[in-house]
Amino acid sequence: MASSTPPTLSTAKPYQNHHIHHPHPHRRTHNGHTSLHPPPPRNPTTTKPPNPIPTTVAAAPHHRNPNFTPLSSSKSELAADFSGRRSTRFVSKMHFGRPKAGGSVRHSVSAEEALQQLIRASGDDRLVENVLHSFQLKLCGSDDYNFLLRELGNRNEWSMAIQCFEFAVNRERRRTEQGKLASSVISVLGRLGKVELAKKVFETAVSEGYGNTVYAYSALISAYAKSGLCDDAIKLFETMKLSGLKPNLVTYNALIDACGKGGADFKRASDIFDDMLSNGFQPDRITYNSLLAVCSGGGLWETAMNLFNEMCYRGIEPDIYTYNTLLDAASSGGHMDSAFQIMAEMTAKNVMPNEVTYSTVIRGCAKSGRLDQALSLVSEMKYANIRLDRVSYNNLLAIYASLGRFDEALNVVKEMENTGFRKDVVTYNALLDGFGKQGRYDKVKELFNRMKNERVPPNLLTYSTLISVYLKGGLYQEATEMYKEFKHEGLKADVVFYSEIIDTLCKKGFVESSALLLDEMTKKGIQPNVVTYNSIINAFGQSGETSLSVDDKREIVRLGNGDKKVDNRNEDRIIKVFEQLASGHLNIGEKGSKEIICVLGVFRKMHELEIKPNVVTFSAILNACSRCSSFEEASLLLEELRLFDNQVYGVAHGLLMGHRENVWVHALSLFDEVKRMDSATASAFYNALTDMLWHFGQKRGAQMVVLEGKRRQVWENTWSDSCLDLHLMSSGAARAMVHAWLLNICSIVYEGHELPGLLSILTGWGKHSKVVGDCALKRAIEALLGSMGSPFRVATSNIGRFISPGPMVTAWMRDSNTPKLLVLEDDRAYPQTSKLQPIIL
DNA sequence: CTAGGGTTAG
Repeated sequence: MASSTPPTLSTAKPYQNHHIHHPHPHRRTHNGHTSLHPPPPRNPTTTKPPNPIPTTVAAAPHHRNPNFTPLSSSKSELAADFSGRRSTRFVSKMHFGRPKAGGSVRHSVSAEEALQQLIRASGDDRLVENVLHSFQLKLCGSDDYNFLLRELGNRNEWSMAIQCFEFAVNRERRRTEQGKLASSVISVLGRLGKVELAKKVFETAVSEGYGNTVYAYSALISAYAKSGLCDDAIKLFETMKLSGLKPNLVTYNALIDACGKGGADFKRASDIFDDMLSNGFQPDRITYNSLLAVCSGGGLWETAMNLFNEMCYRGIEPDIYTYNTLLDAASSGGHMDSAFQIMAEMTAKNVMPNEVTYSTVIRGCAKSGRLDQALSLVSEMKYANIRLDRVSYNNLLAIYASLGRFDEALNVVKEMENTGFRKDVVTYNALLDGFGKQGRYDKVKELFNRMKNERVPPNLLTYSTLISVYLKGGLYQEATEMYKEFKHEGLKADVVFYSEIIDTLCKKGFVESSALLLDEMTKKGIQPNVVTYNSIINAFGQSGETSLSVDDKREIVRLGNGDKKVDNRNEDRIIKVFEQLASGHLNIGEKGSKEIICVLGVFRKMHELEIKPNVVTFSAILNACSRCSSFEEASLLLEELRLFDNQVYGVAHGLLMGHRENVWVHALSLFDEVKRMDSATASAFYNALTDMLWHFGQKRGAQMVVLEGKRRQVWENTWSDSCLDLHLMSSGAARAMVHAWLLNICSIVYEGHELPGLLSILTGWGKHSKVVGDCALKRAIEALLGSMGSPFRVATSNIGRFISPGPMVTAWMRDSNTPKLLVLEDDRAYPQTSKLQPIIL
């Protein structure tokens, strides 16, 4: 493979993503409606956390401010490709059957009586028919029937609702009344997740001539939304326009809602928003709330904030939904400081936090490791007399279980049961996962049995959890049993189910088997996604005895390309693989050389399948680069990857080559994009990039990257004059950072200032080690500090901390050799720049 | 027409 070889990928336009020069990439016009300037530019170098609270809420409500763009395009495409959604699956977020409150009392007393009798007749179609007949004359018009439909829906009586609808519509002559009934039942079915039935009703209604209304269309769009079927919703919307119907505000809102629930890119939602504006509709609170939900689903915290400010600017008062959605965007992105600010703000504005608010923020705290804050929020919640509901309890016990704090988890379960909530499948899954991760297989088996005894049926997630727990623990017999039971129950595997198994097999070194499963899932019509591929790419970047042999890698690429000869239609490869594992007949890939062409093959395959790589892919690739046998191989790999995405790989390649002066401006734009992402995503990016640079001796480049990350607050609270916190950093990033920090200390000393009494460097346990006590980061830092002859020593009280008295550091700094040791250089620089030029901090 | 929960990559 030579770098001069043209890419075999004809469709890939080299440098196609080269949009980083545009001074205003966001600006555009839309259908002649000249829009607006981007929101006031934020200074990317600001060190202050962004203030989510609008500074000016003054303003004329419906007055268009020409300086304010609907955020719509305030986002370039990189982040969309690269942000890495929290989940690649959305259906799990569906909460069907949320009751709909009735509006004004327009129905008659008879309707209430009819409802009672219907409920009693539930399950018996003839009885239901009789009740309907007996009330036929007493019920007046669509108001009464709509009441019935809605209430039946609230009781999950969808079948009766359909029966009731058919009864009513057959006895109604007026088209408009028939249309109202249809919209009503479509909406009811949609809320219950019966989208196919809703569609059937809609189609019948259209063909019978009473369904061609904006209400029926909106109701079905909303039904699609609730099932996450964003594409169908948009298609229906187009059909509606073609048939000459004009959408109204509710239609637009439902459509934007569909984008959020269906996990669409923000771009799609903002296009709809623009379309809505250009058709003369003013967005209302629900429009903004729905748009905010799109942001929170897509991890777009800054966009969410801009939207929030924009809606305030337009004079739309945020309500509890607005705040809770905004909090979700902040919390899920790890911006907990902002989340607390928002909570304080909403209280001050008298929008009181409720159980949704709390469970959102508590979850965010737990996710970002702020356990204390999570628990104190629970107390605060109880103190404020907000009762924990099912979600809050499950949330809380999952936090304990995931930390292995089982007594506390089980106490929460008790409290939950005392409050009147039975354990549900979510409760059990959390407990199983927690015990499983700690290797408490006895408890896992016991819990699983209890679950069945209590008639809580295990679901896909239960089995998926159990199978991977057993696989990870090497209990292959049990894993096989679970899989057989799973199939016996008639449950359907999905992409997550396969991905988890594939990942586990890769991590254990059974790469050939995971390639078999990759092939099988595709044959079953389950498309692998970016997560599936990232697991595989990660296997290339992993070190140690489980790394792949060349044959393994070839196997992956071959299977990935779909040229599998064997056709075994009815064979279940999962069982085959598990049984082989159980009998010990599978080989672990031997430690072998790194064949970079294989990584490239997998990457190409992703491209062919139109699976967008994200920042985790990038990290995985960079880790693979770091394991290349030579600098040349790594640079070749990046060179090739530039053909897919020059912005990302061009920067990585340029920095690796030492083309710093030319590349840095591009790097800064890339960092700007990364800054839009949630903190975990952003830090992973910086960690991977720095690691690779450090690995190949481009240490000054690594240091520049790390300082840029620090400036942008990628790692929270990284340093002060007395303490350097490295616990969120990879080992390359951490080492580059140690140099930078010590240089800063050095300049303090040489400026004649006194150092603090005690200086410390925190490594924690090392973020990248899932093994407690592994301390890879700590060891790397220990070696570095030792090699420089520094006075830092491991603290006796905390082995993840290095300390030194200030005066000893001062003395060390005054040693004429020390400053030289601290300055980093690149091994390669093109063009050769003057060496030993100290970094300006 | 609008808010929070459990699974996969790092």
